[in-house]
Amino acid sequence: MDTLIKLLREKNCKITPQRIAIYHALNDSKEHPNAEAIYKKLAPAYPTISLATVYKSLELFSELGLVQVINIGENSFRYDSNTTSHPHVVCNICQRVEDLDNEFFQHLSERVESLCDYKIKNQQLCFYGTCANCIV
Amino acid sequence: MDTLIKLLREKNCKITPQRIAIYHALNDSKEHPNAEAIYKKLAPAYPTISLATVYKSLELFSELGLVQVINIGENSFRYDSNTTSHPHVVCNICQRVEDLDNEFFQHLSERVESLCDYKIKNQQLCFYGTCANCIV
DNA sequence: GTACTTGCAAATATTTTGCAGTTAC
DNA sequence: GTAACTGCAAAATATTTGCAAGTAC
Repeated sequence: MDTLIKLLREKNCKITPQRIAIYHALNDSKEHPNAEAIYKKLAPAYPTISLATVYKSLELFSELGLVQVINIGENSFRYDSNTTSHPHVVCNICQRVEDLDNEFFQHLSERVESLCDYKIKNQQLCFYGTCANCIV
Repeated sequence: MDTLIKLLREKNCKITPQRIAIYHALNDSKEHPNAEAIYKKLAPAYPTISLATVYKSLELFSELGLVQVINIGENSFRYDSNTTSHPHVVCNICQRVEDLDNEFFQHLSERVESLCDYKIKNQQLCFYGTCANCIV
């Protein structure tokens, strides 16, 4: 919450109602929304907000390490205010995206490094299937 | 190679020079090219080929299970004629994408299923870091 | 011969950019 | 007061679609 305010202040970025609204919209959501979805969610309360501002704010948040960008193979990017490295599970039917928290997956990069000559910095793990609601 | 011909014939799809060229361009490459890159690679030898044809062919190949679509967090899709489930390693500096083949990663989906209520069908594992050439 | 395919051009979708006006501080 | 930010419109980028002409079989 106030991580945002603190970090914006530290980095000499202006604290604007738009940035606060965009960050809160993302942080309050478990849906891993894309820019368009955040924009539509805010439109009723912020009728003059623009999609460009949403994009610009999300890019800033991403640079500040406040959000992570995820791509589940759609043609748009989704955002997650949980910036820890964690796998995502995607339902092929309802497109729901859920977080998976497990320390087990944190150590995969070590195994990757033992298999190739890369120095691994981060990872994106995405599992696709059918969620409990969509299994008939 | 002739998997393509055989499969197109089986599915009553026409065997055209464009489809053959596009599949071979992908299959001969280790670069995990996107549609644009394949198009540019073919342009000298096939001056009248169109980008739309490249997209349509790649979509067909993907439906036929001849190629897999991968997304490494760019704003375009890349293609891989290796259709087995395998992790990719991406160099953050030179954007090189390499395959990693190791049975260990095949069994992650079982662990995911034990952690959530999804029936997992496939997975996309992407590790980001610095390749041997780019480590100075 | 005919159904499928190609290639063009136009449409659509997503994201970025330029810039004039506005706002945080 | 000023540098940063917003919101609009236009541009850039990636992908899809409609359709007339061409091609595989």
